[in-house]
Amino acid sequence: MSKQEKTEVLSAPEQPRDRERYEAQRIEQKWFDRWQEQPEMYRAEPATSARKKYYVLEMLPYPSGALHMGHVRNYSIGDALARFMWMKGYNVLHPMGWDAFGLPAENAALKNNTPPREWTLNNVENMKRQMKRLGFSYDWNTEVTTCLPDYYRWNQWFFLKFYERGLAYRRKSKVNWCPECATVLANEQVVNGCCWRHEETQVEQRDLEQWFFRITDYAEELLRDIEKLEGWPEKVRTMQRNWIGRSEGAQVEFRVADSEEKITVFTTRIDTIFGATSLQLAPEHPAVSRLIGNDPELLTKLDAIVDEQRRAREAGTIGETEKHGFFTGAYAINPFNQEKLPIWVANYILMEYGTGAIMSVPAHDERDYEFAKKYDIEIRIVILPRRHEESRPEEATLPYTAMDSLLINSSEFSGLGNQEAIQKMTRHAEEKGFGKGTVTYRLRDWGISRQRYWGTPIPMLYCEKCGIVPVPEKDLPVLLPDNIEITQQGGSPLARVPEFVNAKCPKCGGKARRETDTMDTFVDSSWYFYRYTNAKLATAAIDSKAVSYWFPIDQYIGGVEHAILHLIYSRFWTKVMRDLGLIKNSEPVERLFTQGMVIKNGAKMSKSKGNVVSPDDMVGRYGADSTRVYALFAAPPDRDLDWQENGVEGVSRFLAKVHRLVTRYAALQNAKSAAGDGRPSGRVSSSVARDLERKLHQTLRRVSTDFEGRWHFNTSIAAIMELVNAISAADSQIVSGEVSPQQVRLMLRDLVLMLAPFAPYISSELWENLGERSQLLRESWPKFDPELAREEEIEIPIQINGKNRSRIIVPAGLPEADVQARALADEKIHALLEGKSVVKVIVVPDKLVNIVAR
RNA sequence: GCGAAAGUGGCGGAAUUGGCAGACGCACCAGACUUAGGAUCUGGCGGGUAAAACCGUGAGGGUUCGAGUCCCUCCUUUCGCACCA
Repeated sequence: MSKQEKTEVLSAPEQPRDRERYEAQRIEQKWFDRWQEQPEMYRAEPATSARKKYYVLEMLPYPSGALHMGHVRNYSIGDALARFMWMKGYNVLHPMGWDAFGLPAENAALKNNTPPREWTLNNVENMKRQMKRLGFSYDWNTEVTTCLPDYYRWNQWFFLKFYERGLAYRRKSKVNWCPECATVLANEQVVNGCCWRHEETQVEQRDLEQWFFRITDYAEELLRDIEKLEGWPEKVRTMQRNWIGRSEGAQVEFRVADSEEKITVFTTRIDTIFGATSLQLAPEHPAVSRLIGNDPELLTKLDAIVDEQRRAREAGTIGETEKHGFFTGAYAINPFNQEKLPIWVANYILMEYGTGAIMSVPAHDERDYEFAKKYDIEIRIVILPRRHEESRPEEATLPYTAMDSLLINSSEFSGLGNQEAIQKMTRHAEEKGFGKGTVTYRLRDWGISRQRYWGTPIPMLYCEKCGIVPVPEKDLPVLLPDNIEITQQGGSPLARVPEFVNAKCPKCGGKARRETDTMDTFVDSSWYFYRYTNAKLATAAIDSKAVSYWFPIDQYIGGVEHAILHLIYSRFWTKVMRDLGLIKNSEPVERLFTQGMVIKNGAKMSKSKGNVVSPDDMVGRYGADSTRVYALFAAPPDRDLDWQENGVEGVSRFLAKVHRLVTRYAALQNAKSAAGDGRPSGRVSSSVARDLERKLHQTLRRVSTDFEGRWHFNTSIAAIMELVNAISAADSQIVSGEVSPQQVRLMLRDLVLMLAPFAPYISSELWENLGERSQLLRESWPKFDPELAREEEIEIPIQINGKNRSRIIVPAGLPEADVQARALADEKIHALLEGKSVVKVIVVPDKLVNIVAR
């Protein structure tokens, strides 16, 4: 049976013209149906495979209801890469899952009276349908849904392991509380001091008992290992460094005069301690109340500062408020010189950083300077620039903070360079027992308790006799009850389910109360990518063997908004898993890529702006291929992308052109081979044929190097468009047979192969039209031949004094001297140089000639 | 305030190392084919000119035979951090 006959069996009685028409919906539906019948198609080989592995991962979405364009862009990048790596012969793991716990499900439940579970799983179904329709090559056998017990039970298991190691602990802490929602809010859900859902409602700070993970134990390693993350964007590495915020310094203990009280300050500049002229405490510092006693005036002032700080913190304006404070009436003794320093309370001191107390050195710290100026506190200069004879700091140059300076007025330390002084003075403090060198981090322990329903129950019990008791491993999972009424009442919803709350103590058998808080959803996403490697494993959280084959993740792709939280938690979790002996790697992700946002009319897509473009709409109108190709073509993937619908239309026209060409020439060839005509000569003969061959190999080169290097898929696609334009321009030579049918065929094959990572539907269709029956995904990526890609003749400009004056055509690689001779011999140039003297001729081989003349 | 990235036609963007600025696409204009066109094909398309010259990559300086690209000063936009002691 000839190929032509086959085609006709498949697509019934069509006219040739019709067959060339690109019907995206029909083609996509056809392949969609076929792919549905092959669920194993995107399945990776098992971890025992000898093939080189490649793990490409896109950040799993929250099942909010429907995909948005940001998702489509993210997954189009990942899918192009996954398909490319498959074609390069790698064993590719390309999974997808759902970050399915979280507050929106509860809000939706309130609004529509749908249980969170049902709402979430419906959304999952819909979004999975969208992903499949878009043709993303996910292996759905490894799907992970975090709200299902077979996943979250391992969150609970990890929690127990953390608890055993002292990495999970409970303490009282401040939380954001929305009185309207009657729940705790995450920091991200507080917008300008108000609840994100109730924009009029001020968020309150409440003290609650909370569970924490001791991420600060890993602060040092998390910081150090950032150096190893060479495949991460520098921006993300910097953000993580700042977030951890390591600073080296010393703690110094000050006695309070006429009291038992001692106040420890943290400073990075112990070298300036002789310049300290007061102590400043955070308003919430525990010593404050003891120092001011019940002086009503001071108490009022204190309350005002506490209040002000809280509001500034909520509004995000902390740092902008004018500095002020009050004198407590008490004095502290500087342990270095026994001087009495007044103790103040100041609004610019934060309880959560360092020790919540500082020594104030107005001469050498901007903030202290501002404060001292306001309250007329003494300003004492104790360091000077090294060449201080010439530049003794005047009042106007204060505060003077340079690290390269000399100490003065500092007793026996005077004359030391300040680096040396820091060391000596720290040692002095240690020897005398009133201080020590120490390191402080900005990073706080990770508070994971949420007073919400839709999350992983924390597997802990409170026994009247035994206190805090972990749920035994064998009793996991602690199931989230289904039959719960979501209301706006206060407290954890689970606390209102007696069957859940009331339990037996596993230690003494007595009455116990279950923990009713659930875990932060960032717990779910901290380790999900390990689960993908053996998602159905029932006996353990992860399959260590599979993990050691697949990890680290070769390429992780997602939005930059996760640069800190998700990615730092994931790194932390990995290190803990390593210390638990579960895995060998210390970092989860080898290379990270952060794609730009999708915007429309210059603004981020949002419902309130009314500029949302729905993927379903795009797919319905132009097809998945056009939507995907446009998402990659409109901008380089790391930059923001401005969505323009007629751009999608342009891409669709391009695909239609490809479809027309390939289908037409495939039919032509079939006709020729049926007629025994057009047997290839094997050699490319005509110049048009040679030009096409060169263009093909240049295109292959550009697309291949873009995949391996810069990921500028916009230029890859532009290159393919150029190739298609070139083929189309050679139409008459192709039809006439001047370009051999064999060459045309090979060229079309390569064209389709190059398009395959970007536009899987049309590529599969055209592959079939070319008479191929193999699975496109497993075809090997075409190699380019540098010899064939080489230009033979190059047109180069000739400049006189940097201005283009003529052009000549020279053979590629012509020696400089010959190029120069030809340039000078050029008629136009010759005429223009009349009466001038040539000073110098610069020849850039294969690029240009510049004649410097006077 | 600190840090990072970016600024190129009417628009999205190209120019990987200092070497023809504006690839590719959109929009627009003219034409061809057509009963029809939101299909397809051909040509044009930074400003300027009859054509040239000339001008042109946020602004101003500099280095160089040559600068979108390197250096200095400044402006604008976006993002991140922000009383971190």
